[in-house]
Amino acid sequence: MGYNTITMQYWLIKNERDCYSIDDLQKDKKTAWTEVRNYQARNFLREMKKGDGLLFYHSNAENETGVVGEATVVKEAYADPTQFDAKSEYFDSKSTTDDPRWSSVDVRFVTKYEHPIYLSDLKHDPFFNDMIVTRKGNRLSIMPVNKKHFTRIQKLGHE
DNA sequence: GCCAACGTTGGC
DNA sequence: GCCAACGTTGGC
Repeated sequence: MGYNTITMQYWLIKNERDCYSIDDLQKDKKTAWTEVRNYQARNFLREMKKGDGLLFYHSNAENETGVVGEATVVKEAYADPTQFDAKSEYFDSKSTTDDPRWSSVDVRFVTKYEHPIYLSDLKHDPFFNDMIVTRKGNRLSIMPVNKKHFTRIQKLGHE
């Protein structure tokens, strides 16, 4: 994959495995990352640039919780359509089309790791100590990742 | 603007 | 299924 490693940013995007997994993304090739309803996560979504590297993380996956692959940003932030859909569970009556409260990006599948890096692996390796995802009680679903962490995880994933 | 109550996330 | 952590809501 032709990443532009000079300017790109790195992020971790979290999803419940049983809700939308890396296998689903591989099948779909591309998907709209919608339904984010947390302001901090939304702000990170809005900072994403086309071509940024995304670690795809499965939460609530029993002993398989962790980073399972990579995706990349193919469309930068736009208004999340689900906030205007009265039938959606994610409908937000206080959001207006003039000033949408929630954002989405489009992401494309890059790779599924041969060897997923589980949360327990990240917690046991001091190298990953300062990752946001290893912090106790962390509930953010979108978070920035350092290049050194991204690169190491990428390497471990393919080993 | 404080903070108690409540709801949700997510690891275990 | 439990529960700690934490975000959000709403009364004051």
